[in-house]
Amino acid sequence: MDATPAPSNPLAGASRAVALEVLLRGPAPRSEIARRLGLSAGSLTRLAKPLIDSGLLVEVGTSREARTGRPIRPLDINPTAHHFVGAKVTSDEVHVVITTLRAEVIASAHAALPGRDPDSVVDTVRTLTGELAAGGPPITAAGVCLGGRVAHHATVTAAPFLEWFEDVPLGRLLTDALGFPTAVDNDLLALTRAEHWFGAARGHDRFAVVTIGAGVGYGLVIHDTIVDSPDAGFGLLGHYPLDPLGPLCPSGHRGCATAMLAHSSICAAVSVGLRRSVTYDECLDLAASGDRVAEPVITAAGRALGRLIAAAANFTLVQKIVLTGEGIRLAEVARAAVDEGVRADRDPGFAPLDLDIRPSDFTQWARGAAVTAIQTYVLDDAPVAG
Amino acid sequence: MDATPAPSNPLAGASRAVALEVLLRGPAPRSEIARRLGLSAGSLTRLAKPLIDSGLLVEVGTSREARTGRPIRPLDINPTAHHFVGAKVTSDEVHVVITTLRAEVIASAHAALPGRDPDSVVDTVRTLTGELAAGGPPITAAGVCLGGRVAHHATVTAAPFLEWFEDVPLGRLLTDALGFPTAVDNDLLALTRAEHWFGAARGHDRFAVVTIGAGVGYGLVIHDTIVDSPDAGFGLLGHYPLDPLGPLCPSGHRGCATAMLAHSSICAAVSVGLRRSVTYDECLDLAASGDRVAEPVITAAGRALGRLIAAAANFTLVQKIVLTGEGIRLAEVARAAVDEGVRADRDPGFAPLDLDIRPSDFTQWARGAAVTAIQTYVLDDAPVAG
DNA sequence: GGGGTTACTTTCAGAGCGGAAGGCATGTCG
DNA sequence: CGACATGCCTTCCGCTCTGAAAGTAACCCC
Repeated sequence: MDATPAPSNPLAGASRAVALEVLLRGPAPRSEIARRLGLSAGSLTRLAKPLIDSGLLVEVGTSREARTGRPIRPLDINPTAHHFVGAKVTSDEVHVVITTLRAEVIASAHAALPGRDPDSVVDTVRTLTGELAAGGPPITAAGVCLGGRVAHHATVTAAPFLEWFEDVPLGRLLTDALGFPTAVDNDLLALTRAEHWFGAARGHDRFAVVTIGAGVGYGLVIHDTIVDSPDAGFGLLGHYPLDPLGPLCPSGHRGCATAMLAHSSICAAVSVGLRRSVTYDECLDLAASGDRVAEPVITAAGRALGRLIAAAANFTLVQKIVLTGEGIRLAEVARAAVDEGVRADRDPGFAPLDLDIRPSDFTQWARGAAVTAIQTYVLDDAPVAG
Repeated sequence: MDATPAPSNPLAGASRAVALEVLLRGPAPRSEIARRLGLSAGSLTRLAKPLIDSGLLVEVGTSREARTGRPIRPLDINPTAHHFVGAKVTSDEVHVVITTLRAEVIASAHAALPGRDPDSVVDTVRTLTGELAAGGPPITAAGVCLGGRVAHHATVTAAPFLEWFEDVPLGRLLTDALGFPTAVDNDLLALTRAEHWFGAARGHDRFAVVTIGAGVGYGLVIHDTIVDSPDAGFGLLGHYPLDPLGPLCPSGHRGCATAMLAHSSICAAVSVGLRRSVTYDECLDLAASGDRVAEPVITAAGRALGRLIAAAANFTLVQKIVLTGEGIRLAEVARAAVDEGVRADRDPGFAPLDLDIRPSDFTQWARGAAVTAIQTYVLDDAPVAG
């Protein structure tokens, strides 16, 4: 009846469309929402009523744009109507965040993983979630992401970095352990979902995400829907050839994306030249200051990244690419080389590429997992479209 | 009232869905169609009635599959309910076909282009269409495709091979000249549409088309919808780098797709080696018989093609690629090299690639244009989805 | 030729929609 | 300061489309 966010969960049909429109495109007056969805004003009143009653939508302060007539009463999502847990599992740590319905992070924590077995993962996620959620608002659903293959948002079918080579029903295990529905997702798909709904690519129906860090990651959204497949988010571009004269990667590919861009590759190349061990950030600092060893390595990496981006844009016809990941500083330090690489492989007659460079940390990955949970909750079925 | 294919054109909503389902997925009993579309049997009876009355759908002979119960009466499209014109314009010729609603070619013709100005194109298309359509069934709509940029299926914004560098309202000109609605499309998009609805990729919701011939062409369907953009079908892959040690293309790119795969590049490479001018087919014949000059050229081309295919699959996550174009014999002669190129750039852990090699001639391109017309007619709005 | 089985059709009530008319909260002007 | 204009939203009503259920049709088998 009042503020209680009643479990009016089975959002369906037009009601869901209204909620999604407001969630994804921000507050808007009823008339505007009706226009966008192709509905009449009367229908919108009817549809919005129960959503407002349930606490999911709220009327926000009247806008003073029109100077005459009855003032508009924009509708907005009440982002605190629901809260979600997101978790990113790496080979040795778990990062957990609590977010609102708009994927705003309101709390985060992380802890070392005591082991790589499923029980260790489940226990660590449960402990961190318990600490963060204690005393706070109730949690509606959770999402967990990791670098591996995931089937049906439930079963991890391969996660080499955890040495999981057989099916692990992580979704079921976590749903049981946490007490609310938990979706599992590939980490790159989760991050791509977050950029799609609430991040740099908000409002775009076609874009790619490229991440650099320990490896090179890739996610794709076409026609407002993420492109999923058994191979999605699982190293499709890792050995993409970029420089025929480049160094070798551990698998023996010369000048592949991993050999040119992975943290370990860059550190190794600079360390060998300097005859001492250097960190990734040192490599970038040295390159920025014009070091004779680091600078060409970073420039070559930047150029390779640019060529990778150009190839992605050429093959997928996207005009926007979101560039992120822990190693993203490379794109800033070597921005000129990145642009040169793009120019080398992208015909100047084509539409210009919108390159969006975003900082990243593990919180972003955990937030991505929360967005998987949000999508699963809002769309009810498999999280797919936007 | 009876066989007259009444202009019940404004197919909308569920009616359109029924017609599309039958058109694209062949004859099926009402119950099966209802199940696929998520409709009740009652609704299907109601929806099918007017479609049958208008002559668009027909009941085909009962199938004797079930041995008990009332026999099923499958519904099928009446492919001759409508006829379409498709035309492909090259730099010196126009190819025209007449097709049924299922894009079956029932007549074709071609003629030289007397000039490259818009009037020459319009006149030639009109003359050929008049000859083919005379005395035959009435034409519902036409489609014209060419290698260039096309906006809104109406205006050619760039067609370098015709030396058109300013907007040409070809759609309007042809609609006026022919007397029925005419859609204009990029040739690669048109061919991709044909493969999507009525060709090798029928039933697939994600695939790429790669053509080899005078150049290298590319089309993409994701989520059952063709990927369109101002750059689509317009040489996005033409200068994609494939072999760092390859020959130069006319634009100065070493080992790019054009340099490795275009007819002129292959003929030039073999001709230079043999000290005499050879045709494309001669090159392939020589290579097949183990010629010392032609064989390595063709093998390198095949390998480059394989690498191009692998890259397309990696970036777009498609599992099916349709390979066609006038130069397709290359893929047959050098099939082993193509497969080797795919293996080189495609991780064996990924889903296997379904490579579909299809013969091609100019009739296929004209048929593609007819499919653009069919899609425009059936979908009413911009031809987009399937 | 009657019973069994399955495919399709008819009937009917309910859900959801758009359009029209009215209510409401403001700004504006006499 | 009150009537009016304006534009947003709500209420109401009839229409259309739908699924569920009951009814009919067409075949096979015995």
